[in-house]
This record gives sequence, C-alpha cells and structure tokens, in this order.
Amino acid sequence: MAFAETFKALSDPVRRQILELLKKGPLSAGDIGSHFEMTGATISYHLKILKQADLIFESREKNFIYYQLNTSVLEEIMLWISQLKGGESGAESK
Amino acid sequence: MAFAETFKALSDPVRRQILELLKKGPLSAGDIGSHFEMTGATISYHLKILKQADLIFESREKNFIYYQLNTSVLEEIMLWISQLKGGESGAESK
DNA sequence: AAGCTATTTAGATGTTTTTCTAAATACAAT
DNA sequence: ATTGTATTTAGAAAAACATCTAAATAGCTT
Repeated sequence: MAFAETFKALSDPVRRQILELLKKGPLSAGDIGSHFEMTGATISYHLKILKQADLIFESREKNFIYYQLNTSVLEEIMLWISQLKGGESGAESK
Repeated sequence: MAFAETFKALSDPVRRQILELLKKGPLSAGDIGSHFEMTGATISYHLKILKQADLIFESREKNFIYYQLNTSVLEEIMLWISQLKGGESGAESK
C-alpha cells in the first residue's frame, strides 16, 4: 500500500478534477481529455499516476479504455486524516 | 479557502510526519527538526508550507515558536473525499 | 492487410519543489 | 551592550513534475 503515492496523486488539481468526473461513472481516456485544454498524452500521464496510486482502474472494451474510480483507497486516506484529527480510532462517532 | 494548497501540503511525507508529531501536542521548530535528518532551514520551509495551508498555527513563547495542529481544515478535506466516495452528502451515516 | 481511431510511450523542455549553505532577525541572558 | 540560542530568509543547485510534439502500439473495420 503506497500511501505516499496516493497523496501525491491527489495533490494535482487536474487529477482531482478527473476523479470528480469519474464520480458520475466510467469514462474513456478520450472523454476525460475533452474536459481539459491539454493533449491526450498529458491526460494519459495523469491517468497513469492515478492508476499507480490505485485511485482508478481501467477496463478495456472495444477500442476504448474506460476508467473508473476506486474508492477503497479513499477509505484509507480518510482513516489517516481521522486519526490525525481525532487522536484515536478514526471511527469518530460524532 | 485554498483547497489546492492543503492537498499540496499533505503530499509531502516529511510534512505528513510533522503533522503526526504535532498530533501529540505542540512542539517548537527545533523539537520538530530533531526528528529529521535535515537542516533547520528545511524544516522551517516545510513549516511555512503547512502554515500557509492552514494545517498548523504557531504561538510564540519566550525565545521559541511553538507549532500545533489545526484540525479544522482537515474537516474540509474529509468532506471532499466523502463526497467523492459517497457520491453525495458526505455525512455518510454508516 | 491497410487504414482509421484511441491511447500510450519516449524524449525534450520549462516550471516547481526540496534541499543545502550562509546570512539575517528576534529575543533572552548575562 | 554583547553574546548566545532559536528560527527564518535568501540564493543556489539538484531532483521531480507537468506539459508538449512526435512516434509507437493496440484494436477495430473495411
């Protein structure tokens, strides 16, 4: 579990926006790219980083590669932050 | 509210470790530095970034500057992540 | 198999980040 | 007022990052 990688991945605004796009459902690399003023190559670079951080995963279909959110890692980040805040369990009952 | 700044600040391992140290209570810049193999100047640089991100605040006392965690911003980060995960409210009752 | 579309990889480039050393500031204590 | 301790600021250098263009790969579709 490469914790550091996840935070690094989340530190870029473009990548966060990609995650937000994917929140609504899977998108192809091209679809994602169409939301930015950036070459496909650059989008591909960001996708690779998100993938390495386990924040997204891909599924190939026909000629396309569809990307979707992987929320399980987000859970871990939340836990880390909870512990920092709460000093303890992370299950903060509120 | 500089959201991006907060994520940037959290993206460095040294800075995250500083936050973890501060979880146990306030520490002076020197105390913090003693946990790392790094010059005081570099620690000071990281503290500045954490401060700008509103993740810590300082209070001067005698000849020292004590730093402590500011958890309020962490709340916002948690909310962003919740929304990404949950698709909605962020108040996930669980 | 040839050509088309979608995406990635390679290599180059400018920018940002992290780190250092040296110097500056701030305050305390003698 | 001088010296000493704690910390920051300035400037430089190396490493990491985000971006581009051009070329490569992968998989349709004819």
